[in-house]
Amino acid sequence: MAARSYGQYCGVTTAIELIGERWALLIVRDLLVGPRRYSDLKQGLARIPTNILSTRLKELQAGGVVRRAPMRGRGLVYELTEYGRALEPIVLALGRWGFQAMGDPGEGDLVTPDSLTMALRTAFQPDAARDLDIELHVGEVALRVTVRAGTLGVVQLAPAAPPIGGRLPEADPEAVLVAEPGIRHLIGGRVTPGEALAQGLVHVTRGDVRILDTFADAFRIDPLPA
Amino acid sequence: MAARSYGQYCGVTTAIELIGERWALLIVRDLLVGPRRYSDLKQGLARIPTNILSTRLKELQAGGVVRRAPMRGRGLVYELTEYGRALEPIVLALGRWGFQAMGDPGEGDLVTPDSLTMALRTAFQPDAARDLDIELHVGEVALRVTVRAGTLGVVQLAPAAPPIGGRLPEADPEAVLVAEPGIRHLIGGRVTPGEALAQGLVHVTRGDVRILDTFADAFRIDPLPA
DNA sequence: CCGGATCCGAATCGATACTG
DNA sequence: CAGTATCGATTCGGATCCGG
Repeated sequence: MAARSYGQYCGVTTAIELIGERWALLIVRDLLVGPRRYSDLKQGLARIPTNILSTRLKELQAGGVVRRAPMRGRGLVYELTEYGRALEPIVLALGRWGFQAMGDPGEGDLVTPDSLTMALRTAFQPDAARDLDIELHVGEVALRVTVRAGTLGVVQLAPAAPPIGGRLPEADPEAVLVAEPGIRHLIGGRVTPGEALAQGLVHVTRGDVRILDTFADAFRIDPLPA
Repeated sequence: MAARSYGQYCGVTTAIELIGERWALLIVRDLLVGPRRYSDLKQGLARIPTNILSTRLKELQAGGVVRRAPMRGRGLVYELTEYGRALEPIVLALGRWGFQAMGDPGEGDLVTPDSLTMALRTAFQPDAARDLDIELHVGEVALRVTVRAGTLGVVQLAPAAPPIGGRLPEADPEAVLVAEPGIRHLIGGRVTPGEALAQGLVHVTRGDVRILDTFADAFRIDPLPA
């Protein structure tokens, strides 16, 4: 038995031995958005030591979670295997669960394009969402967020948009939203769209402010709904 | 910012900082079965160092996941808070995901009453399950497993049954099943009940062998159904 | 026996530098 | 761009010890 094994024969234990090491699930989170190069991952996980990223990618490959693939043109990307993609509902559920415990950001805490993309997926309510096409800014990150027929689309605009991630809509967005960290109180249903505006948690810098109602219906994490 | 923080403002990151440390989620797994004393946890997680158990319990309390409570009579138990119990669907989903990657047990790998109880919950199919009342043995572990009206009940018989866990049915079980690790191929749908019997993956030491059909319908983990 | 605390060697992680 | 090498700082694991 490996020295660092948990020594149990159990599905949960097996899962944790595959994706429980430090940073591993954040790598999976970013790869759920799309294939990424080594340097994309390194940038998206700003504080990961490069040797740890290297080690984790090897472990995730050995575990059948991640695969190396040649990128069209040249270079190579890491992408999730089918088995790795099966983690999506788990990562989304963990994001919802963790959302409940989020306070204000610590100094130095970053929001990255991939983490914000996954946060939107985490909160997305396919049944309640009406059509929507906005530009969303959080700190330096800018995303084009669309909802069409209950399907969420996210395209990363800045910074350093990777070539992968879908195609931009032709038309201009309906509105441009600039969100502060306090936006989580709107997602969490603890303030109304009107209150969020009044408290400066979010600004609508272009378009009709009533877009916030549509936004709040589409993205929602209610307290403890399993 | 804490030195060991991931430095990101994101729900997944927050979740991992709460329950991502080594052993933490296995403590949660065992507490999902019921409140446990310090020594129960130490026995159920045989290879955990006592200082790590102590440290994790403090961290989980600080994170609002676990709470200390006085035990009826005297002594004390650890139990999940409401927030901690909200991890149940996540732990079950992780167990299903990890199940797909389970091979044969390494030497020294243990099956504990709590891990087997959670494994049964992981695989339980409420919609397909017909009524059932059996005794299930895996190694040293013995459980009384009942299904009544689509609801799963598990009572731990051995070894060292804790006082918590529900009440034994009055009558004798319909059958006694003795399972080997290969039982996972039955749960995984890779062999039929008849094949499982023929290959010695499971033995019916009392009662009608046809109980295995009922068992196989009630406990099932299909490959990659998200 | 219960519920830990303490100590110490081994392994891992984090930060930085360096290379094909 | 995609990592490897190195090394000090932390954490983990195993054992022992202690107060009730």
